[in-house]
Amino acid sequence: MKQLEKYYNHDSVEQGKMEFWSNNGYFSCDVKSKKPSFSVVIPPPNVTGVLHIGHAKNTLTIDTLCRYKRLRGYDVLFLPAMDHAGIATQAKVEANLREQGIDKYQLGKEKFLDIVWQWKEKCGSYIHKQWDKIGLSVDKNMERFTLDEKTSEAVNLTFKKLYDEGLIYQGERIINWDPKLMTALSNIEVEHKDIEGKFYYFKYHFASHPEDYLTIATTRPETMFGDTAIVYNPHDERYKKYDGEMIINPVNGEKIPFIADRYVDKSFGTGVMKCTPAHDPHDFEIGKRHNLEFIKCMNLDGTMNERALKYNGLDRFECRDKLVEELKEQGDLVKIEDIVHSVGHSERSHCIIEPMLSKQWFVKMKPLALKVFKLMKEDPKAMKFFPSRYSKIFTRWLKTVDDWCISRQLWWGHKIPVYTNKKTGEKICSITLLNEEEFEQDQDVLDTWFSSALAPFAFLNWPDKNNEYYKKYYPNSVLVTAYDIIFFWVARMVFQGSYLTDKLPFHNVFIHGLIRDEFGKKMSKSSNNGVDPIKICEQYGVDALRYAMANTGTPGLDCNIGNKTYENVVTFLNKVWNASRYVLSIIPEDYKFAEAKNSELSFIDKYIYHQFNLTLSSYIKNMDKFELGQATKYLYDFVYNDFCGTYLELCKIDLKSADEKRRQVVYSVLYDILKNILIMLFPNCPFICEEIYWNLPNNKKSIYEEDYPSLRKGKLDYSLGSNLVSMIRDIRAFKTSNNLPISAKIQAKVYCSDKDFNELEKFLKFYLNNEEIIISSSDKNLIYYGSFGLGLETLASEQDEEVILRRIKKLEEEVARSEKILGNENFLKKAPKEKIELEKEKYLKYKEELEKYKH
RNA sequence: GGAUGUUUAGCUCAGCUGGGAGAGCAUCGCCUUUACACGGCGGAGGUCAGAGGUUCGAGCCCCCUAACAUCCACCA
Repeated sequence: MKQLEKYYNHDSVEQGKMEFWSNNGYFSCDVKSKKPSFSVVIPPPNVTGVLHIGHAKNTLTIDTLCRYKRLRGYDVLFLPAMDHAGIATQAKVEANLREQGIDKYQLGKEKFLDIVWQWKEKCGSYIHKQWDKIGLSVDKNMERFTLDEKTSEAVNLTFKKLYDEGLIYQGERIINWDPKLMTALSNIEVEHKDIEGKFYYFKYHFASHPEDYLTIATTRPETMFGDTAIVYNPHDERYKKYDGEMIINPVNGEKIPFIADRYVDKSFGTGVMKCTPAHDPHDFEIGKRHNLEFIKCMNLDGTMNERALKYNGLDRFECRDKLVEELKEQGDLVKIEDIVHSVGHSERSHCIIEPMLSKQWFVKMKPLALKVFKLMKEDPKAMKFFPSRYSKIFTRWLKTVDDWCISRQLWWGHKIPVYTNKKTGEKICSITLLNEEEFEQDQDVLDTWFSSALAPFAFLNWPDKNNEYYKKYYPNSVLVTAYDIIFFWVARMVFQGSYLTDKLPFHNVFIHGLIRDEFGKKMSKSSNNGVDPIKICEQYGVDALRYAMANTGTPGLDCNIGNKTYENVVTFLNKVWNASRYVLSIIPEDYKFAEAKNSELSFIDKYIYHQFNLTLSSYIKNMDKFELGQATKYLYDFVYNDFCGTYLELCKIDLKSADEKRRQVVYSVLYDILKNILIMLFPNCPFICEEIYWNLPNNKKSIYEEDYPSLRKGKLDYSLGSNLVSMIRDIRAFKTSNNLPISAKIQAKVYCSDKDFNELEKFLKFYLNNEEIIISSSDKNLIYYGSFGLGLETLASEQDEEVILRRIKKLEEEVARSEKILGNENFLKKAPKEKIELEKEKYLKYKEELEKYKH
């Protein structure tokens, strides 16, 4: 008899397990193995700090899938990686330096990058610790970093291929400029937020007859220093007469032309707008159409430049206020309106984006998107989304995607592999470094997502397409990620993958939601409701965290998790622990499992095996479609209700009077079911399961060595078992409704076959707490369970008629319901045959039971 | 402006080919029973957002409406 501690203690259970599994190679992929493969690349966390609860949700979902697949006999590659996260990391390190009073420009690029690498090492090793803490079964030998040598090669090669094929170009465009981080951003790095702003109306006087003026509205008066035209709609009769006149810009007295362009909306504002081609994408297009001058009036840090005259050097928003004041004094301010309008903010620095003319590198997206559509059309099942609706969201985005601005004015990242010949000015794209004397490399780096988009194959040693890892593990089996990153990452992996490898990069895309707090509030620094997964581990244990993360919520939807969730899981784990403790206490210490034949099983054994079969098939069905929560719910119910609530309790009674032969059968069922529960629960809660497993007599080295459970074969007649379960419930309810203690002695009469009586006798005696059971004739005062009739009365009082009446009423309702359905001709005509049969069966069953109450 | 989701018990949510409304927590009552008081047992609690339609049959399918949420686009 083995002894477990009385309570599940997560600290001692977790001790040393990760090391054990890892040292025994359970986390390693085996590229030579003939087993089917299952491969996942971790969504690489940024090397910016500690992992948060969202990472935990994501990685633990993956880990649960990986552990499940290993048990199911797959060769699993769970590839760990980290992302250099250009903007985020550089911003973080800069902020750290600023705190110490150090400016990055004083340091210089090289020294600054040294510091970033040190930061990366520190941060990376902390992430490793966290991965280990939450039990991620990643294959450490396969770990990659987006800035490592091999990935950098892949990045350069990708750039060159796109460049050579004309899919990358450099051009002057209006881009999203982040004045705080001083870099360009791509469109999706800009968040549009509705904010309260003002609409300023100014007078623009005509040069030739200054007493007349046009009223023009703007939300950004400071850009007036960059105005190079005033525009109206060519069909607007109100303004046609002024066409070609010169207008005086009230901020600097410059004369600018009055021109017509189709872009202007006659009905908006005054129907006349100012045109600032260097600070607005639409104005830029107008400027190109009319050959206007492109005048920037701001510096890269968001201050005004010399064009703004006396405001030179002033912050753009300060300039706005002062300029409005000046124009008001000048008499050119007509009015100010309050409006709510949408303004672009930097996703990283949260400051307001300045649209600005700038020379940047772009990827042409159309041809890449077309390639993706081609592959998806060729084989619509090649890449499946779970839930499927995300497929639509994904393709719609791909259809409307703009060219991708990939250059960033940062130091930390992959340098753009384009060189300018110092003498000739000729541009060359080169994978290898060119000598510095002759060539100057482009100073910008690539958008972080340019490299992470290569993850599914570059991390498998692409571009070497013949290497065994790429051949075996690409395309990846599944990509697991939250929906907030579909456009940033998923879409880009898909088009880079399609373009470079001719394949969609994964077979399945599993999208999960975000974690919110227990009140459904988004977690954020400002509301201070963030949760550190490590703290949860310390408080509730890793298994509780894992279980909560992988199982709570529905795929694709956000879920709320609070302490209650973890407490609930701990309760369940304690249940598993104690049930196991009990089983181990009754099975002999040297027990050797020998499967009992179906013919040896008693009706309660058949019942539990039947329930087990239902559970296993539902579990597998749901796991295989990424319904982890649904799958585990079946397992939870089985463990809690069927195994602990029913079977163990019945076993206690059974074993009291069991002979040696029967004992052996019970041991075998207990051992078998418990072991199967541990294996099935293992992907969710590996620590506690392995710990209990190690305490099973004659176990193997690890659960990983076990075969996955299979359905118990043969006919399992469970009806008597399920009838007994109903009887027990009714006996208990009877006691409650009669205000009797659970230990009350109940008198009962039964009407049944001898065989059923022999089987049920000891259980009934136990729950009735009465050694005498009266055999009765068929009697309307009995409650029937199938053909088994049971009548209850306390020794002190009369038979409770109400219980019987309630039962009769229920049966009558059932019969009436069946009669109604079966009396419906259309039902008989149109419903499927099985449904009709099922209904008929029920009808007969209830009818028969009801008859018994009428003698 | 466009799209997608959500609306089921007091709370948080399941409900997976259309065929008898479920869980956890909270609540009420009983029980220290030899695996577990981190427990057991039992009870109460729901016009499945509203309206219409399809169907023999709708929480589930279709249409409309409302509220909330998210994403995309955006007129100066």
